[in-house]
Amino acid sequence: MTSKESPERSSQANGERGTLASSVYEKLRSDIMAGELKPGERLRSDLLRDRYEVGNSPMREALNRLAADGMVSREDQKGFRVADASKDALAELVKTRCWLEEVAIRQSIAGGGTEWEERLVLAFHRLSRTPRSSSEGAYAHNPDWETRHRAFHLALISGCGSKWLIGFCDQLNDQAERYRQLAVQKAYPKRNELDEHRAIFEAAIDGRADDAIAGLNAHYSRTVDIILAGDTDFLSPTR
Amino acid sequence: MTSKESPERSSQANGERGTLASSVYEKLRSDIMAGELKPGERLRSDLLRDRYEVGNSPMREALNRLAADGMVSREDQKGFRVADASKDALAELVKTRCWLEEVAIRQSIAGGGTEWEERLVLAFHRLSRTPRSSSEGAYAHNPDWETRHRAFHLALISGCGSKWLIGFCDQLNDQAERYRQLAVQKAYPKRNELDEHRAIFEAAIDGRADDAIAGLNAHYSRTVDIILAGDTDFLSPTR
DNA sequence: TTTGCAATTATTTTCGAAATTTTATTGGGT
DNA sequence: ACCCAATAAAATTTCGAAAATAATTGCAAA
Repeated sequence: MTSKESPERSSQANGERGTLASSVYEKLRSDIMAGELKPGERLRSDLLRDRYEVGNSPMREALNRLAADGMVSREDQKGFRVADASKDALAELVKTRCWLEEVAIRQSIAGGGTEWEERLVLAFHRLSRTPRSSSEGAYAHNPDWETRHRAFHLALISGCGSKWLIGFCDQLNDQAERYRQLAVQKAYPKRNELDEHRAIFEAAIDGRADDAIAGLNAHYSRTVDIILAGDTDFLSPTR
Repeated sequence: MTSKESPERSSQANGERGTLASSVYEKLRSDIMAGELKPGERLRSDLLRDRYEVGNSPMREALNRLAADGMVSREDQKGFRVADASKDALAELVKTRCWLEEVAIRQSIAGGGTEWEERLVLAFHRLSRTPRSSSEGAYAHNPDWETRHRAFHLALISGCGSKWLIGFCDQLNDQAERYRQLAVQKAYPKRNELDEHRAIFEAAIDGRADDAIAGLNAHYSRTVDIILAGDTDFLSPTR
């Protein structure tokens, strides 16, 4: 916890004014995902105020929201901590994600229609045009790829007809992404993600639900395997 | 919005000290579920401060948490409103609930073991010993029944092995319960809920997953039918 | 009558100090 | 060495006023 962040209010997607609370929510979320705030780390009010230059009220609002997302754990009178990360928790997260996205993809394929198809085609196209790493020699975080990757996975399930299910899958996606970001700082193994994404995309767009789900499950399992094959000292010991 | 609520800090389940924010979170949640705070109603800070006798900071913390639960909608710079309730939203909620609880029950039956069975047996037993209404002549809200009803439904899915899935189902359960409470103030039709619960319980405890799921889906559909068959002026017009 | 703008009022959000609670330290007893 | 109580220090939570923003009202121009 060394860097300083400037206090600016985020603007909403539709251009309306945001709040400091929303702005610091995004910054905290980003720092947790990137591992700048470590799993299990205490989030002391004085240190956060210094780092993010925001007072207690907006800070606590943001932390309460992050707690609801599962990014932070909250305990009355004891404050907030960055959510822990462990092998068991990763396994549980990914199996849940596979279960729920199976439901969501089946519903999307069955009832999503041309709007869903077009969202998916565009999302895949954009992802396929974006390099995984912003440098070719070594891994360098590419925020564009991360944004489009997330959008692709959301597009896959976006035709399911339930804002609840989409929201839950989105939350699980964020949690999985955190593990991926924590791990990728340790190693960036060779992987042809574009082919994996293409196979899922084509199965989905062709209406082959079983193939899409099998591809997606394999995709997620492979991610777990890669995370666990590397240096896992960012994960807490399994209880 | 006429009643006054006393500001006391809730205590945690393990006896540790709570906070005003957690206490007012529970009160707000309860009032929203019961329809004392109406769907779509603006939650003005000055009126809430008067009603709940809590200052802005704990109040906003509670509202942010309720927004994450879907009980309240939050808009930057415009504050908070009680979440809307509509026929379409009810249908979407219940279909999502059926999807997710199907997954959770299958997993519970497949891998829940004796601990799950014993939780379920106890939960069903307690529910079956609790009258739906605290008065026999007319419907009178029985908080004990509500608590045990919720516990029974949670016990059904508690062996699925995913805290995420349990949490999502819990959230959907709360949302459905809100609709039920909003509707039951209008009418309390004759219904043998105990038989419905027993059929689900016996199928689950016997390991008949398909029967348990069919029973549960029918149970939820019947609830929707009852809600929609009554006076639905508490629901906002469908857009 | 309608529209646009400025001023006023109402509401939301934030600030930073005070109050409350937790944690760490110290000293004494067994 | 371990345990307990008291105290001090650190951290969390809350308060209520000030700052910032949205909504409403009133007036003038087209």
